[in-house]
This record gives sequence, structure tokens and C-alpha cells, in this order.
Amino acid sequence: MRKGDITRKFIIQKSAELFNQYGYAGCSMNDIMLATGLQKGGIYRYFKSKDELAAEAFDYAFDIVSKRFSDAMLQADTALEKIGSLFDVYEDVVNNPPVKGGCPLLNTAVDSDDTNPVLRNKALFVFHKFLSEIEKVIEEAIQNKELNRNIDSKTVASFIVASFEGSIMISKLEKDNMYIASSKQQVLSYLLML
Amino acid sequence: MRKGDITRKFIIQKSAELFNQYGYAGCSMNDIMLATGLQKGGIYRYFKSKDELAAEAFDYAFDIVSKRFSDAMLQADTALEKIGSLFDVYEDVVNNPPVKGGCPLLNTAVDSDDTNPVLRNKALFVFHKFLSEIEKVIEEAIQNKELNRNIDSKTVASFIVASFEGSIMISKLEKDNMYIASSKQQVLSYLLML
DNA sequence: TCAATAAAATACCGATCGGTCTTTTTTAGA
DNA sequence: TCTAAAAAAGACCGATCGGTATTTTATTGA
Repeated sequence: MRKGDITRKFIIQKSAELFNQYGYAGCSMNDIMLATGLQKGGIYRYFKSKDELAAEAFDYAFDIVSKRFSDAMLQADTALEKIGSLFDVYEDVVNNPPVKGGCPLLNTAVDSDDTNPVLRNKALFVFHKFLSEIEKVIEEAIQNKELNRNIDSKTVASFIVASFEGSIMISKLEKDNMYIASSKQQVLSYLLML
Repeated sequence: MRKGDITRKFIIQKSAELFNQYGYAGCSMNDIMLATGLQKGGIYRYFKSKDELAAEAFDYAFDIVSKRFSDAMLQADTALEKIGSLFDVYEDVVNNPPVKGGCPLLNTAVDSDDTNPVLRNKALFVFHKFLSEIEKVIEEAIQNKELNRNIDSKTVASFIVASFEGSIMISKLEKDNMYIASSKQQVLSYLLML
């Protein structure tokens, strides 16, 4: 592995954290220079523009989260355990989120929906991936008779994502993990009641 | 009413829309100059700094939303109608939100939680107000026997807010009001099942 | 070891940033 | 109608913005 490849990845890692905390407009190239200890030349050698770096940083950030989701789900048996395990990935969103700054989907969606179409499309893509993953779990559980067969998987999946992201927003705002934990419990009991 | 008072309010209105769409860092004083048709002198005459203007703009934005919430709830009888009416305020969040850019609480919370402590505190305050309003509705409904007496009003209220804000985020991202509408239905049926 | 090349630093660019200050224009009350 | 005060314009400030081009330094493979 060339030294440049390592440097390139390092820049992406650092800027993923910065963009996820401060947003696209709220994070300057100078911030990234400080965080990486590199000068302009050391960064623009690998990325044509701030836009391109932000796009790659988002991909990297969601890759981290995606892997954490996959790992969590693998260790779960039932649908309720699987969905619960997704919440557990953010159980300490206040002090130890998968990526510093919280959920990249939430942050990027809010940051970009009225401004940056490239990032917005990336957030959209990730949302769809997230959604279909949960739908799959629900549909399997219906076939296993773990969940009621009248459940509309698409509708319920999007409701779960909404509760999930909303409670992350609140937990970060309040600096209190209680909200994401409580949201998990209520989503799970809701699934059982359906 | 002095002309200056009108101008001042006009600046707040315009910048509330801009900050709500583009965020604090994503909206420049020049953007506000363009939106208001005023020059620097016409704006800084009324506000010491961008920070001060952003703070007042947020207060104004939530005032708008707050009034819409109150109006909606007044026309409702049952707890389910009242809570449903809150969702209705954002039923066309895609094309006609109370304030351009979507929900000021959501936008400001995500925008400020890692950056601007003044705005974060304002978002916190508004969240508490929102939460206690919903708690009150639930508690009244428990006393009226509309809702089950075993319901924990605080827990359920925060779950409602999470689902509410999360589905607004998704509806804005997808440019599809379906998500906020569907979230309303599921929250209401959840309340009945409890 | 030594050159070719990759990597990174550095100096620099025009534009824009938030903000100040002075001047001009408009408003409002006597 | 006239003048004092309010309102707004406009010129200007240093700092920072994203980005480029060139030079220096470090790495790599022969």
C-alpha cells in the first residue's frame, strides 16, 4: 500500500468526523488541514474540491455505520432482536457514536435537503438501503409467524426509521441517551402489539 | 408603529426562512441583504451581529409554529384529535411548511448541537415546551379515560416527538408528505393500543 | 545509492466572510 | 414647511473562504 493511499484514507476519516459534526458549510478546508496536520497541497492532491471530499466522507461515514448495523444484526435471532440491535448501535450516541457527530443520515439529510443535491441524493440512497433492510427483517418475521401477518412492512419500516432518527436527534440535543433507549423499547412493544 | 419596527420585523421574517433552509453557517449576511433588499447599514442598524439575528430569527420561527400548533389543538376535542392535529400542521411540509425550510426545532437542533450553544439552548427550550404540551394532552386523556391509565405520559410524549421529527426529516428528504401522514396514523393507533 | 516519481509544503489568487463607520436619504413631529 | 432624528446606503476593513500553481521534500524501486 502506497503512502498516498494511507494519507488519502486518513483525510477521509478526519473530514467525515468534521462534516458530521459541523455540516458541509460549517466545516472549512482549514478545519480539515488542522485536523489532519496537512497543508493545502497535501489535501488537494487527493481531492479536486471540498464537494468531492464531502461526498467521499459521507460514503465512508455510512460505511462505518452500515458495518456496525450488519454486525449487530448477525448476532440477533428474532426480528425484534435484530431491530433492537440497530438501536443499540446508537445506544451511546451522546459520548460514543459510530461516527463522531451522530447519525450521518440524519445530519446529512437535514444539512443538504435544501442546498446540496449531491449529498441529498447520497442520503436518499442510504435511507432506501436502511429502509429495505428493515422491511426484509419484518417480512421474514411475518413468514416465521413471529409478527402478525397483517403488518404492512413498508409502512412500519419507515415508522421505525422515523422514530429511530428522531430519537437520535433528541438524545443529541439533550445529551441524554435515554431517548434512543426509550424509543427502542416502544418500537419493539409496538411491533408486538400489531 | 415606526418604520424601523416594520423593517426590523421584516428582516427577522426573511432571515428566519433563510436560516431554516440553509442553516446558520450556510446562510450569509449577503444572502439576507439580497432577500430583504437592504444593504449592510439597513440590517446592522437593528442587530449587533449575525448571531443575534439568528437567535431572534429562531424565536420568530418557532413562534409561527407554536401558534399553528395552538390553533390546531383548539379545534380538536379528543386527545387523539389534538395529537393528530399537530401532525396536520406539517401535513404539506414538502411544499407548504409553516416556515420555509421545514421544522425549526429539527433543523436548529441538528445544525447547532455540536456548534452553537446559544441556538442549541433555544432548541432545547422549545423541545421542552413541545414535550410538556403533549404530556398535558396525554395526562388529561388518561383522566378522561380516553387513554389507558398505565401509560407513562413522559415516555410516550417523547416517543411521539421523535416519530414526529423523524418523519418530517424523511418527508423533506424524499420530498413526499406520505411519511409524516403515515407517522401520524401509526402514532394514533399506537396510543389506542397502549 | 541514485534517479524518477510521488507526496506534501508553500506562496499566492480573487472572492466572500462578518462587521464598522461615515455619509446620504427618508421620515416624522412641531 | 422645516428641521431634527431615524433609517438606510455605501465605502471600507482585516480575516477567511475554496482553490491553483510551483517548489521542496520524501518515498520508492531499480
